[in-house]
Amino acid sequence: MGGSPSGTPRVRFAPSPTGYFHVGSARTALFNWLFARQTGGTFVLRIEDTDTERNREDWVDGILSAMAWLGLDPDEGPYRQSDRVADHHAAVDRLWAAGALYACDCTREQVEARTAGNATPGYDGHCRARGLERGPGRALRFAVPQGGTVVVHDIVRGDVEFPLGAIEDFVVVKSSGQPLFVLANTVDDMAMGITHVIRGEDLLPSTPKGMLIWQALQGPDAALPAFAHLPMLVNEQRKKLSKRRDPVAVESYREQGFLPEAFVNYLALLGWSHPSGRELLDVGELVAAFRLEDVNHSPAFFDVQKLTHLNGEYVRRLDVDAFVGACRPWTTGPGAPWPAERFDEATFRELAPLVQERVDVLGAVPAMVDFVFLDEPPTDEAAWSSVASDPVSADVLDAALAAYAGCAWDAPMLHQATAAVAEQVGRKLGKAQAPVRVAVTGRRVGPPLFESMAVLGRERTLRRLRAARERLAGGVADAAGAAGRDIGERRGAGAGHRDGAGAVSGGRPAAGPVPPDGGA
RNA sequence: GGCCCCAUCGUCUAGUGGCCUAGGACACCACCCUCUCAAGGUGGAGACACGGGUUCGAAUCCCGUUGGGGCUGCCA
Repeated sequence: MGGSPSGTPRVRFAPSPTGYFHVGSARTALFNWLFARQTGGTFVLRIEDTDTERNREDWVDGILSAMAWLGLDPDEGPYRQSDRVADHHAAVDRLWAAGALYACDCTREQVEARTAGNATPGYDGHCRARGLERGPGRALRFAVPQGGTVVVHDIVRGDVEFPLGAIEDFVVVKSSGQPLFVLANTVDDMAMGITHVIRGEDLLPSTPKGMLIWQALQGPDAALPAFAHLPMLVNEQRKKLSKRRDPVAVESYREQGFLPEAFVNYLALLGWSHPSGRELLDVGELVAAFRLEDVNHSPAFFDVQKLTHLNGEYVRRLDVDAFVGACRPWTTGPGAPWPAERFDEATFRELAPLVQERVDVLGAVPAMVDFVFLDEPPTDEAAWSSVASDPVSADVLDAALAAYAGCAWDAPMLHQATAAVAEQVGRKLGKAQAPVRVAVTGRRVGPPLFESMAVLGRERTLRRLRAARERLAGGVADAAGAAGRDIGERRGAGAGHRDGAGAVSGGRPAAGPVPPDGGA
């Protein structure tokens, strides 16, 4: 801790552990981190855990693991604000001694009763001249100077002026004796030698309060940090991202199979853009080109569709080994739709390149290859009924059974054999392959069929074709008796997965309790 | 209500007085490619909130209006 003797920037990310790690917090953390990396500065992580009512230790772990996942490694910390309360109290004593504070015993009700209908809302200064002593049950308020303005020199917005008359005598210490956010936050920034405060725009209105405290502690000539207030992240209603309605937990994106590199790339594009206009940017390019003064002023919508597209770009660029590795949580994890012992990575690897360009989130991978690792193919009832209602299906399956019985078992030969089947039934290959695809893979979309059958093997393919043929003979109404597993029951995290018209809708990420913003 | 911020295609943005009949990306539509679905290719539709100024000239500067948002807690 301490100042910045070398003159290099010291920034901090200061989340409070009151919920899942929020995408807005992640963006704030990223911009701090980018700034630090690009200036050779220091990135400090400080957990603001002084609200004992709302903090939980597992949220701290969540913050740490999400940051690690994103690669936002702190140079210092995590510090705990709760470890620094002695420092906060010492600062309070100094402020009290300097006459910057006064004690107040007003209840909320009393204040409301007195100020109802006031032109300027907020505390009315009732206790300011009462000369109350500090003591139990009495809050401490900051005596805001009358008249004049505080101007915040903001790197992204320019100078922002706040008339002091509009700032109430805010509470700095609760009647319980506990210091509040503006106090603790300011004192910590001071103690840690923070030179640049980069945070969400929602904190802009509290900035003059912090500045007042800073100056009361260090004098009017105090070297204040530079401020940079980042535009809010908003939902489709243009409101600040809400943990209630909006999918804001970084962890849920991780679980859906977004890649951290893509997530970081997308986050960087929210409120900033690369001078070249390129959008696919690796972290090195981000660090090299990022400038706080280039940050936009207006709120940005967190567009999952665009994030999903970008993720697809990253997924497709992975080499096969990296892709196979990245898929492991979904292919070998507890959420995999097949029994663990049936999964074989070498087999998966054969299909991987074909899967890779068909998914944009890793969570969609199992549905692309489950037909290989399940004993019976999955059953998409919509797909089956469209096959069942087509009179040609039976002929296709019969012809395919015959054609596949003796042909060489590789994709080109299967292609050729199936083309012959198509010709035999008088259909284009695209139409003719449908019954075979559904019979073999259970789905009407997926990796290329002939490669899929090649991997599945002749034995299993033929067995499935026969089963489908029998089911077809049994009539179209026997769906309930089918052996397959209904796709709808084991739908994994599926946002962004693509399986065509009849597909079951993708799951939405679970929204858990999340702090309003975090990262003071 | 008060204080503050913001305002280019549906979305993210480029644009810092003439290069703008406003560029890119996502999404959307059409076509091509094609064993499904994707990916890829080509093309299309789509925006400077409004009104005043300043200027030879404004998306770009100023003012106002309107609209949106944030804050207004003895939360952070």
